[in-house]
Amino acid sequence: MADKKLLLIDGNSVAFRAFYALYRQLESFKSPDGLHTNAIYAFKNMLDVLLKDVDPTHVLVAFDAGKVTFRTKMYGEYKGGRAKTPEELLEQMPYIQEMLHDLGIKTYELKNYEADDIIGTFAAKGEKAGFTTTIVTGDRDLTQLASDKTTVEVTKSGVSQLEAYTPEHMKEVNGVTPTEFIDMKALMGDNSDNYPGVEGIGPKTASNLIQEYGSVENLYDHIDEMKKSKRKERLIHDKDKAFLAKKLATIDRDSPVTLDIDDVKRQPVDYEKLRQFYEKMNFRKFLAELNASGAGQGSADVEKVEYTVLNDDNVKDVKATEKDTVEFYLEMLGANYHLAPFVGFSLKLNDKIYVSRDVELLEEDNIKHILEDEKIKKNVFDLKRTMVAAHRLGIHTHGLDYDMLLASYLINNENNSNDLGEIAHLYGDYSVKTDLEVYGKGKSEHVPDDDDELFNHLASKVNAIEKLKPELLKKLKEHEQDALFDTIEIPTARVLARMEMNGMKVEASTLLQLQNEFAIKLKELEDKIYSQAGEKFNLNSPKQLGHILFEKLGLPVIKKTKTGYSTSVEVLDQLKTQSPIVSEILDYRQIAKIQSTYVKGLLDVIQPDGRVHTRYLQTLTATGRLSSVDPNLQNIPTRTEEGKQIRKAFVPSEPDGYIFSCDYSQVELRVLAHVSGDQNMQEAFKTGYDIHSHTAMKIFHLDSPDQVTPLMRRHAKAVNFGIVYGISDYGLSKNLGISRKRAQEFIDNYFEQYPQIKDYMNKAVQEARAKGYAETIMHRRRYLPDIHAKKYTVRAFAERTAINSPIQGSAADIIKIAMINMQKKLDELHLKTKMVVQVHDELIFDVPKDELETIKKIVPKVMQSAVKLDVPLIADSGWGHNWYDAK
DNA sequence: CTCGTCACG
DNA sequence: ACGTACGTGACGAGT
Repeated sequence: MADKKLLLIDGNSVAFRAFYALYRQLESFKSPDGLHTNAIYAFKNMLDVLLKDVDPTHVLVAFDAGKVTFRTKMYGEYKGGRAKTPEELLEQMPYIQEMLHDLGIKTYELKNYEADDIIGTFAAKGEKAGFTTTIVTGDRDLTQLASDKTTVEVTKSGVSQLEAYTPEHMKEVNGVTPTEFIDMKALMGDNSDNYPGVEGIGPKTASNLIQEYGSVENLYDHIDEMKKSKRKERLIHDKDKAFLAKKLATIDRDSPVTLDIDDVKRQPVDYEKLRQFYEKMNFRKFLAELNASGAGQGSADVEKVEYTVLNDDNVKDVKATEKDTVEFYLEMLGANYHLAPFVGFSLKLNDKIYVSRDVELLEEDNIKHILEDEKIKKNVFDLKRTMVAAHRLGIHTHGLDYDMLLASYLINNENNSNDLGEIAHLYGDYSVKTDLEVYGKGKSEHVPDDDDELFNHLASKVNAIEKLKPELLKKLKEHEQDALFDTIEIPTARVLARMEMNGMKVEASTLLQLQNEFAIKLKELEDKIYSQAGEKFNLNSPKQLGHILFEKLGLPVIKKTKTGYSTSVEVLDQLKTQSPIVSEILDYRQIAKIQSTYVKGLLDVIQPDGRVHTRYLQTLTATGRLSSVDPNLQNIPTRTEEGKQIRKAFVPSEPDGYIFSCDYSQVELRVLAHVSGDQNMQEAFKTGYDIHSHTAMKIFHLDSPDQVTPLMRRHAKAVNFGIVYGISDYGLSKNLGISRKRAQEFIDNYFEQYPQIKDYMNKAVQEARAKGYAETIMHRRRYLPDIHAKKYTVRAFAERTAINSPIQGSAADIIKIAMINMQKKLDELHLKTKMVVQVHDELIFDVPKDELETIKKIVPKVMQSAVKLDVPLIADSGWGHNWYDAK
């Protein structure tokens, strides 16, 4: 006999929270009939969690019956002035009730009473009958019901997090017992329910008074003994209000409900009706869960997967031939696969799944052979992660030629999840859970002790990789992305894995020396700034800095942020002339940034091998670029001299070796010249002009490059950049500090001189409107649903994106091809040189001394011939004994 | 965990 | 009359 457990839910308040938890998806959650369904969906999700955690025998969801209650009769203003419940939520309420009914859960409302009173009454009934009770609500009022038998769970930040109010927790939060909480409210009133208490008494004072006197009644019995004070006067003056507030705050625990506790016992689920309901609402996820559970068998557990647990004895039996295809998944806990602890693995072969926690089994000859033999093809999820992790076990993987993560990223990169479960769900496969569900997150992230739970998860992963492969490949084909997948992304993943594993050597001694130098400079600047400000403050706090500059020193406010004064470079630059403190703050900021992010930051991530091993995120950006984390090697300073010093710490692995750098010249503008077919711009590139000077000549109507002044070139350069970003007169004027009118003139002249660029921009927007996405030269897609938005700002943003994405994305395609060809060349020539870093349009190499001459010849050649465009691709090289000197 | 800020292409 | 440049990641402060 199960324990008697009662779950009481405040239906209105939880529905309200559910509605706002998915408010941003309001318009995407719609039934075929046009009904909003976000609150229904989120309510069900939350209910599932509760049913699982609480595992109740009895459940009741209470609703408010209407506006008029005994409280409004007592006090007309009760809950007055509240914002109306949105229509989009109201329309969902009956359906939530319908769903609960299908789920075998009782709902109840009672005329003249609030849901709170129904819950209070049932909680009392439950305590009497020996139930353990859990109350769920979004409203703190109900916490007065907490007792040793009754816990009140209050939703916080959305609906996923609950704060459990036990009497102990209540004491911690409010300093009083649950019953005393009513008295506290009597004194302080309740703003959200719109009734006052005693004027001038807030939560702190109320709590202290009740802790001293125990109750409102007792307080007023002893009010004469209180020494004369403003507070005493107010207490006496508002006595009636306090007693009224107490009545309003008290939940009726004996309301005339017509149900008994046995009436709220959980009933069997009506699967047929529930299925119809989910279909009506278009809840694919819940439908799939119904199907997976075999609908009607009672339990809603995720499908059981058959698997064999491998150990030292049976591991030898696993055999594969060249005809076999294998699914393989290697699990680690945490994102950083260079260091993350191993959890286990799963391997699917000939319809059998093998699992184990013991990753050393992978090093057994027969398994190792399967993973290393090029001819035995492996399907994985996250090729790069798998390859790097296997390498830690001494396994040199080959034949990994399908990656579910990469495929799903190419098909649609709107969702940038890296979770196998989440991605499977996108394709309607709910047989695999998310890592979040199995491992948790943050502090409570852990591997389940239960073997079956873990092995089921790992087994369901290889299953999903196999099951969804045909569908994903079909989609790639439909998108004309098979070549992008097979000849660019998969090979790029392999190249990146090698770059990451190799890492780049960073000299801690150089950084430590810089740290000392910067610390001295920072101290000097700090002292100067404090003396001018007349006080010490935290220079790193924009809030405190804003206070000093704009209130204490009275400098003019140029720009505000959501939270206060803006103190950005843009603002401070304009204030430089007003006070010498401003320039010093700018200097401080610049050095502090370098010190914290680069000097300290890099020192923290140098591994015992003296190198940093970044991770390139290949499935993150909207455009197809890579990003780099832990550490980010794509934003090492280069623009200021102090910042550049950081690059001196990046050195070749051999003391007399070289860092070799090669970057594309104007790759994005060349792509633009190519895709637009603009004759004038193509001509400029073909002739080998400096493109910015050429543009200056054109837009300023000059006859010869000699007439171009540095200022003109700077302006022209900004226009060129602006074009790539989807220009506006405003943006350009702000960037150059010129008038909007002047900026517009530049733009007009530009389009006059490069007419096909303008055609391209129009065409890019039109195409995105027609197809719903923008595309690169290699068919990489970016979906742009906002291109049809009603709001000008939202739509305009999508339009600029439609212009920029094919340019930025095609440039990303090009350098990926160059990297693949480059790695191939290094291998073919058996060079020891390593490719170590990619920064969007440049590649960095770690070169042994005797290979420098070869590298100088081949790297630019390979980069320049990566693709054939209508304009030449040019790459410039530099080298030196560290990254700083490789310019 | 979000914001402001600033490093890069 | 609107309100804007494109793509990223890391830090310290402050809630």
